[in-house]
Amino acid sequence: MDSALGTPGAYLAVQGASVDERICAGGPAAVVRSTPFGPVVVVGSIVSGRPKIIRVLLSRPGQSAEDLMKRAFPLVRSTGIPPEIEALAGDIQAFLSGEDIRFSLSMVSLEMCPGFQQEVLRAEHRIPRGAVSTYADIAGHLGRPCAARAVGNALARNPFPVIIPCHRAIRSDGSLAGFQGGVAMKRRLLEMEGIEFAYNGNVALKSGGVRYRF
DNA sequence: GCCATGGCTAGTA
DNA sequence: CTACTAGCCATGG
Repeated sequence: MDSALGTPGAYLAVQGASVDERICAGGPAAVVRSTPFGPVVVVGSIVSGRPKIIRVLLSRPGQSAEDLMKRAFPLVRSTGIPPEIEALAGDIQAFLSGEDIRFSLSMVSLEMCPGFQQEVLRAEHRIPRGAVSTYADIAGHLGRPCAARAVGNALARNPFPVIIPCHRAIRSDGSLAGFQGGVAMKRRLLEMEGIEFAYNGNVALKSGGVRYRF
């Protein structure tokens, strides 16, 4: 184990370094893109020798993605962005502009997540555009029928919003719950995908095949 | 291990 | 329809 200063491993010793930052000890790099929903930040790093996405940050009414980035990755750089990261940032930008883009998990560093959360995120990833699922349905699909709340928790901590479409998870009664970019953004995203809303503001789960069956 | 914290829910009033 | 409750459960400190 190399412990000399200046090596990637040295990051591990940085006092006060966040968990995210230690995980990206290879040296995180971030790219900012403007979108109809405000600036979005994609943070990448070299993981096991390959460029990977370690975080996607969304802006929300009270707080910009850049602020979040500076708080979570104080040592992040904005130079030497791997082309793969740039490309994915472009895809996210396009998706938020309304394009029908399907994201691959190949660039995502899922290993950094705890086991259960990985399962939740993989399940979530399967939900196609224009469909939604329920926290309870996802829990059931994973063989934990009573873990709906834990599913919500796992999605609340989703490090890769948009790439893993956690906006497609809603409550059993059709209401929207939360979203890293704010509930208003969640609703707009679902509307872009053609989801219909009832007058009470809930997704009309009864109608059509909007409810995804695993 | 204990405790608090949530993007939850089905049940009850 | 709304309001509140008592269970539920993976994470992180």
